[in-house]
Amino acid sequence: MSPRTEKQIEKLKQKKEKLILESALLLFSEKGYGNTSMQSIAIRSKVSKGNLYNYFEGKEDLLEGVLMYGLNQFAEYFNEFSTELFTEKEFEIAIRGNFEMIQSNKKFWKLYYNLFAQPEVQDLFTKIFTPFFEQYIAIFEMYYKNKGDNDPKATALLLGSALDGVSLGYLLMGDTYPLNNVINQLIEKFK
Amino acid sequence: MSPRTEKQIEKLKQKKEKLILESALLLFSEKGYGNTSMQSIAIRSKVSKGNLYNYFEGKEDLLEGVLMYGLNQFAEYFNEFSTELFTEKEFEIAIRGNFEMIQSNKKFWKLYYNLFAQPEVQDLFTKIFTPFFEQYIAIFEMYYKNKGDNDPKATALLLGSALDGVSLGYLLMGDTYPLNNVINQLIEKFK
Amino acid sequence: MSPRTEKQIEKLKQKKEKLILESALLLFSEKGYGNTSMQSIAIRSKVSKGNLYNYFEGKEDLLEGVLMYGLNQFAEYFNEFSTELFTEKEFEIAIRGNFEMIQSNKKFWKLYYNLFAQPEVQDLFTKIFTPFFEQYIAIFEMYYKNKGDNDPKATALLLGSALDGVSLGYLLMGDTYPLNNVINQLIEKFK
Amino acid sequence: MSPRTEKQIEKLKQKKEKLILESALLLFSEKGYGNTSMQSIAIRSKVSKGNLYNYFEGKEDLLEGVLMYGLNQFAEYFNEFSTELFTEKEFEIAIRGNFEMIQSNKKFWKLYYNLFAQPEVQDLFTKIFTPFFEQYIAIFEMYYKNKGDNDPKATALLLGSALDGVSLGYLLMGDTYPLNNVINQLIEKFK
DNA sequence: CATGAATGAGGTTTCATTCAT
DNA sequence: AATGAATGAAACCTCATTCAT
Repeated sequence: MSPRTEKQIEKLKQKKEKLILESALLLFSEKGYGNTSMQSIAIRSKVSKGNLYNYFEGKEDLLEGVLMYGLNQFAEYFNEFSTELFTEKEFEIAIRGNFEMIQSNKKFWKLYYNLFAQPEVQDLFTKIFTPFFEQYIAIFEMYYKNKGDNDPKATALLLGSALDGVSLGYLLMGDTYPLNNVINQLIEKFK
Repeated sequence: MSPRTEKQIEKLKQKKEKLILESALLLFSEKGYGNTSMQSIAIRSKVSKGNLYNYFEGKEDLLEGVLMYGLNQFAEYFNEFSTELFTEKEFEIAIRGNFEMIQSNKKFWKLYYNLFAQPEVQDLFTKIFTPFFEQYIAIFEMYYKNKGDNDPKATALLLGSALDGVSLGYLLMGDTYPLNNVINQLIEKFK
Repeated sequence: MSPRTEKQIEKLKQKKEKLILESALLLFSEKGYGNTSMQSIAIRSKVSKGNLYNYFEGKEDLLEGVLMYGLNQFAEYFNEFSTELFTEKEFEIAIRGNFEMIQSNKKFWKLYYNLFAQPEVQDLFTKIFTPFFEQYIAIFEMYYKNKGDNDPKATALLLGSALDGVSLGYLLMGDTYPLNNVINQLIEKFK
Repeated sequence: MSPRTEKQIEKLKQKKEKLILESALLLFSEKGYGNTSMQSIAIRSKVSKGNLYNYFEGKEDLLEGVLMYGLNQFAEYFNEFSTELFTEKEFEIAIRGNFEMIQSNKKFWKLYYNLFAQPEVQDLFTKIFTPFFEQYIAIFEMYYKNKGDNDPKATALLLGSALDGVSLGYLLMGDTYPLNNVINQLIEKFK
């Protein structure tokens, strides 16, 4: 019961929690949320089924955990990004950064696009990702406004949608998709 | 046994099959494929659970039926589209046509994007939609080649992905999404 | 409605009934009674599912039909057999005849042994086959009595059981089972 | 967590597994494999339907469990039997032992003969029982060889088949079947 | 006699979640 | 915190049988 022990327990808990989250991410992403059983997550995390519920209240809560955990990994990127963009160079860096982020954790983003249009978890999804999406759009809108675009909001939305589309295509088609070439064209057209 | 009676029966059967397909489309699109039970489709079609299986061999076969049924509705559009594009005007018409098609049957396209990244039914999905997708890309690629684009294939893929992204955004966000404005900007940038 | 037409109808009916019976025998024998659906019998007989019920009242009635139909094919044999046996030569002929009968319609006898120990249809089975079995035993009992056997009834039962066992083994193992050799030994021991 | 508790749990689990196996044996044997529902097994074992699947992977796996469980009860007999037979006295003991074994667990052997000719589960059946059957035959073959029989293999197969036939008759007819008398005659003829 | 759509009970199996230990 | 047995609802699907045509 000494503070030290408590810390250790906390650490262990975090370690186990992390393990669960990573197992869940892997399975959700590979087999889909609906087709992943709590059982299989338990097995992969080497945690008992019952104990899973000491860490997460239920399957949906676990999904939320997975999404938050995934997002945290990109916190740094998002922080940097949250500054304004003024030059085309900065724009290009932001776009390329976006795809590096996706490439660096395909599993997470595959899950993201897997959930994108899932009515089952739409509320949760919206709750978590809407802020990010709106932040993105706002920054791009400002960028196009500064450039004198005739409809900055629509252009920003178009860009955001194009980024989604390209990411989705890349994640689904894998290396058949000539990602770098497509990015180059995208930057050319949208900068 | 008269031809008339047979025809009537055939019609009735088609009518019921159509009813089932439409119920299934609605439910799949609203609740997702995995979260729609055969039971609920039966109830909505006013058909007994067992009788469903006289029309479709199983749930996945029913999904295939729904997708084919949906696609057939756009046969005309696809046929027109399959000609080559030469002028910017033709390009614009094609793009606007694409979105009219989507707006004319949102349920179907919502289901489309719902299945897009579903591992569960990926094989079926790929089987059905890959031909269309490739045809699209090929036509756009030719268009950009004619225009002297430096990487026509990448540009065509970018366009295809952008169309996906915009459609997805529109279908998910509903009327919050300023579709027409976005389309205008898209045509401006990609024509 | 002329007698001629009626006869033709009767013939057609018999033809179709025969067809159904033979399809049913084949399927029951190959897949088992419980695992054969009325549907599959209908398809194989090229008769509609509904029409099946114009010929037989239900599945069990159809089974009864199959069994009676099969037995009728052996009527001649049974009639001959129903005379008494006096000499060892007659005994041998009877035994060999028994196995020729089995070899001449393996499907039927496979079904027979398939149903032998099926609680599901035991009543029907008993109803149909008990008379034959008892007749068999009675004749053999008389045979052994004439020979001065110390317990003719038990010997007759032993013989009957041995015949069952050999038939069963042969039908299950197929040509791996050296039927003729086994019959020779059986005749040697039991004559 | 003490060893004692674990053992108790293990014991309880075994007890429940045993309970399920025995319920299943009873029902399979009384109503046939195909006509016994998992539901009914669950009810009889006082276990929930779902929990059944914590003990056995499915219905066929449960059947396999039942067969193995039944066979294990005769392990001792089989072990003794696996020695060679030299004298007629040993032969007689073996035969009588065989029937004692059958009488001591009629349910199991009824199931055995129930499955004997069931196409549905033939593979499983063959997998489990073929070794025993072949061992039997081999030992009898050696016995007859030693006795100078003119076709020891056929005689051994005949004996094996006769044993099957007698067992089957006894199990189906119950006490109407004068088992002991028949056995006496069998020993007389085959020793 | 003939058709096959229709029914609805019942079958096996899966699964998120709970709870006694 | 940890276990995994236990639950029970719900899923997909099959099938003998009926019945309007």
